[in-house]
Amino acid sequence: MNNKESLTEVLKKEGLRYTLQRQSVWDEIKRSKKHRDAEEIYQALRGKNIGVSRATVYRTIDVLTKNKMVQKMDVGDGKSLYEAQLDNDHHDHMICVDSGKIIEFFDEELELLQDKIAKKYGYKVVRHVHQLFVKRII
Amino acid sequence: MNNKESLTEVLKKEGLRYTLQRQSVWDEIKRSKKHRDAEEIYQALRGKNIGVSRATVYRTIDVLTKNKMVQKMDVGDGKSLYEAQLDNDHHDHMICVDSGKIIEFFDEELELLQDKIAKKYGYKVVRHVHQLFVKRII
DNA sequence: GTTGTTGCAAATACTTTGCAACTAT
DNA sequence: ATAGTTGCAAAGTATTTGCAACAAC
Repeated sequence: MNNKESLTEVLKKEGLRYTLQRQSVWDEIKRSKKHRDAEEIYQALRGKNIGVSRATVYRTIDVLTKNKMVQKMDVGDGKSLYEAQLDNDHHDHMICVDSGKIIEFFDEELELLQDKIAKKYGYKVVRHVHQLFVKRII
Repeated sequence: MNNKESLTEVLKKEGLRYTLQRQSVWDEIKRSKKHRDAEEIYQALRGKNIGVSRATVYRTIDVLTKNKMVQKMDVGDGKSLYEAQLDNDHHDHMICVDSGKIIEFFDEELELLQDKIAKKYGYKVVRHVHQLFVKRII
């Protein structure tokens, strides 16, 4: 899937116009593989040729998350972190409590087990949040 | 473990004084088995004989969470939810996206699997956040 | 030209904090 | 008496929103 296309498609679907600001927010989120908060994304865009406001950053992230192009995550401090949700790239996060390092992981068995647990209660999983706060083994 | 004792012990350990406000916040959190936010806890205490301020509610919750008497959880809207952390009562949460109902669950296999995954990366799990957002199976 | 979008600053929502009055020891 | 605690209201932090100027169609 071409990302430029997916953005325009999503905007069309939502009845929204294609703008340079929206493209640049999406580009910026894709550009960095790190999990960043809205302010970092905003600051990264400042000083580049295309200016955006915080309001537009938040508003664009909103559309992108609604359409599963961006994943929002919460590490427990006030703010949310965002990362581009590329195709076939579901993963959970391990956060080192000492270094703050975020490690992505995926485990098929874990995914299946969650479905099994939900089913036992009469539910199906639509999404999940799974974060392991970890320490290095010496 | 007696809860009155554990509160006084914790306060002593922290070099803090025992007060009616602190006791009443802890009592109120224990009283309800539901997951509530700071405002709900504050409002529940208002209108009772012992008055407390929001500031004291937040400050007390802070001590209680630091000492694992209360567990803080985040469902993704702005606010945090709190629940008493009673002995041997670890569990994760399933949140129904339709009704908002919160179901607690515990699965030994899941716990072990998490440890195994972390170990594979050279880490050990110190705590985890695991929430399944679910829908009823019709 | 019309209607959606942007940026700004003000508003909001939750939580934290400074400080003077108060209370436990 | 002393040092910690409370309540209040102000400040802080992240995010949302109203609105006039502006840009896409």
